[in-house]
Amino acid sequence: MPRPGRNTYSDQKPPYSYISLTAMAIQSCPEKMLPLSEIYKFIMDRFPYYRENTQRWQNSLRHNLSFNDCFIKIPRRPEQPGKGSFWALHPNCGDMFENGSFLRRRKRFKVMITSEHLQKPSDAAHYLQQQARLRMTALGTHLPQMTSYNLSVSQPSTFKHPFAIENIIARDYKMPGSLAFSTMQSMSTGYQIHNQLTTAWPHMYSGNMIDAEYTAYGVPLKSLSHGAQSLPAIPVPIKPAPASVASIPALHAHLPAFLCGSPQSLSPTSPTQSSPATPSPTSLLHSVAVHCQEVT
DNA sequence: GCATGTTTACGGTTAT
DNA sequence: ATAACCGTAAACATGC
Repeated sequence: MPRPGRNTYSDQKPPYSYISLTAMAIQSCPEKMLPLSEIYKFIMDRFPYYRENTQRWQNSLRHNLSFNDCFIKIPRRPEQPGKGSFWALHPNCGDMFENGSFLRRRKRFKVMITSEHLQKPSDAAHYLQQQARLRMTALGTHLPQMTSYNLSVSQPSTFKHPFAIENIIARDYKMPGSLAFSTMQSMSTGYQIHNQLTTAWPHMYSGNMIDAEYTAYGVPLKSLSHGAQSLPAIPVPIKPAPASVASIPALHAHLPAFLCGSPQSLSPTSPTQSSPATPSPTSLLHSVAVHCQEVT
């Protein structure tokens, strides 16, 4: 449960486990894979609590990355210079948080021997890297340097993964006249989200003060507890059919639906910008492609 | 030296 | 009550 006590929310520990936080970070970027440093950055940008005691929580986070099968280490390729490997979510770990709790998973994800594919982390890593390359190829660019993360803010499908960043913060971007992170200090915006938070965590959000940082997390609680949680977090089958890996190009069919972020409005430090609730796939792809060119 | 990554250990919390 | 999960600390290895 969230830790009550502090007067302000901004320095309060977020109600998410390290696994959740890491999953959020990974889900937030189009490639669905991030280096450790970017995971750190994502968390610190959004959760002021983690701007302190970095040694402590980062050690814990690294421990989680190594210890939990739901995270896969993906080696860098020669065209991807940088320190450390990329980290991705295992394709089969989509329903870890089926009960909607971000504090405690329903069960620990373990790589099952029963699956024909993606048994070994190396298999999944290869598979995921292929996916990332395909995504970038479809966008007319190559794998990014991970200088910034993007958020997929909407998609034609109604599915939103429980701890996908779409669910954590997307509602802010979907609001008419929605505000970007830098202006999430807005009390009017925060008020609506605050009401939801007080419903879920009354002991935590019962004060009059509305935390500007926390409002940015705007968790759509209904989707957390009643959504299609059993669906995959990423556009791949949870249990791929034998042919699925071989037919990876079929993922192109998912791209317009999935890579639909407006990255410029999603950077925590970017200026205020609203994004259309239902942008066309074409415009979405274009915006992503433009962004990818900017970061490369 | 530092960042990254792995592993073990232990105590607290939560679900069953 | 107990197992499972979580957070933390720490030791150690590796690569730059």
